[in-house]
Amino acid sequence: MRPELLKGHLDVLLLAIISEGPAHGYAIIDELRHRSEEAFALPEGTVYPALHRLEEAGFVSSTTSRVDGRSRRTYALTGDGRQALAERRREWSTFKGAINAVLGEQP
Amino acid sequence: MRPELLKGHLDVLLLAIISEGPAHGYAIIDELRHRSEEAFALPEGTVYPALHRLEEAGFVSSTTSRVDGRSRRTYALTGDGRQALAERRREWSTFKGAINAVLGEQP
DNA sequence: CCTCATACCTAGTTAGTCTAGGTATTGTCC
DNA sequence: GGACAATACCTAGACTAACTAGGTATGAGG
Repeated sequence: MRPELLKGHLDVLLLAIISEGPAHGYAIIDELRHRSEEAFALPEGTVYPALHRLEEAGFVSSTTSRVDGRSRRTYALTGDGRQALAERRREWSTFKGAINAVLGEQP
Repeated sequence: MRPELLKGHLDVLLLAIISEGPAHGYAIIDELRHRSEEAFALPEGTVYPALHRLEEAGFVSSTTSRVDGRSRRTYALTGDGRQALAERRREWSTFKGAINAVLGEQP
């Protein structure tokens, strides 16, 4: 799948996963790959900066810890993040409907 | 709707509309806006270059004419374009399914 | 010891949409 | 007649977000 397709859609995926419970970057990458059945096998260079942007925007907060000797940054959804997720879900719904309408597919 | 969302998805929309019969740029913009119920109200600066890329890629061919004193460039789908459209439709289907799977929505 | 998996990071590239301008014709309203 | 909207095309440069390709470090298995 061409990488451009994901542009602008990654945030809602990350927020959705984090909304189900705090998670760290590497685990989020795994989760994305599995749930999408390998469709979203994203490089770290895509996901880490995206998480940083979400934190910058105040949609997630992070805490660092050490697990089995490895440093780990765990993300949790903020109140603003929950709002943003709801809005991004609606946005996805609109986008999907609009594309389907143009392609003449049933919703 | 944020403009980034469209990235990589415009081609399939243009190919789908042109596949229903030859059309010119301005009419395609109108058609997109109406079918998507204003969700895709795209500026000319988005659509014209996209059509040029599709022609460059060999997916559409164009002929110029003059209608009511105005010059007009009409696009038609090529054989390669028909193949590309089929592939892009499958790609959209995969993408949509993958996002829905991550968001936990029913297809 | 070497490789793989885990776990984080960032600078620079790339690609595609948008902004903001341009040209030209026709029709409408005052 | 003059201003303006609608039709119809075009392009250079800005912007943004995902990717490439590198880096660091630990632990486990062969």
